[in-house]
Amino acid sequence: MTLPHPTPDQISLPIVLAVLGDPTRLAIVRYLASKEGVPLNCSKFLDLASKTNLSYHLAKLREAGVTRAEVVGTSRLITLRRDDLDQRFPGLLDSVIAAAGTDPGLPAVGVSEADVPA
Amino acid sequence: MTLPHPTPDQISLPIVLAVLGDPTRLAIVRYLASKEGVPLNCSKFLDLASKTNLSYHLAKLREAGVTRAEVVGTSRLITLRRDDLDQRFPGLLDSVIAAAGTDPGLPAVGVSEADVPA
DNA sequence: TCCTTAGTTCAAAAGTCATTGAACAATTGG
DNA sequence: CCAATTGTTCAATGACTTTTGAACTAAGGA
Repeated sequence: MTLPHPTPDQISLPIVLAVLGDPTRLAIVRYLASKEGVPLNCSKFLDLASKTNLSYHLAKLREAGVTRAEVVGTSRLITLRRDDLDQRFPGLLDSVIAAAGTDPGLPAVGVSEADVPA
Repeated sequence: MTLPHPTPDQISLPIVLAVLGDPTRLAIVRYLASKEGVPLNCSKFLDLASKTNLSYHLAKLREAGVTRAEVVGTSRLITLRRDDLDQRFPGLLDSVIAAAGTDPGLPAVGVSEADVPA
């Protein structure tokens, strides 16, 4: 079973902006960006929202074309669609992520025990 | 009478993104950017929405810190807060405006009779 | 002063969005 | 097979957003 994703040319700027305008989703994207290249499953975001609510926000991000979700067993591995976003809207993702890093109103991007080597 | 504007450090990234995520407001910002430096009054945007609705959207833009509104007589002269936005979120406004220009789902930025020399 | 122009405010209607708990499906390990 | 894990779907709810028309204010010109 594969999940529906928009093709690159179906990605719409207002929708991407609106989707990134929600603090929970912006935090998800920041976390993905901080671990770029590493596919993360949903449980990595459980400190940001409840499981049900996460399902909702991750679907929004996927449907907007911001993230990609691959089904592997009972997990969904989530990645940023950086390649597609950069091609479609050059510089946008980078400036959003950089801006989030300097906005004192936003929490620091999550550092969990998984970041700390054993 | 002066209208309330957030100070630069009060400008919040999620709010700016959410505000730009509305197609009408994005169109207003694109139009302002296409005439940068020229203060525009509200009537310049009447092809985008009704007068009442425009008042609502322009207030949202102003309260988010995206635009500045100066009261001059019965007019409000609207400008982009490019300086403040660029300092707070470098590159963001430019990439949004550039992205809007390449999104085929968005209309071309308005060209009115004021653009055509007599 | 009277009228026009520019824009706001208000209340209502309609729509969309975020959040929740309960129930469900699918895969994996014992 | 049984149970645990991972995540979705559903319906409900509350909250916020967008849009509208009618009424309003404030300034400027005749």
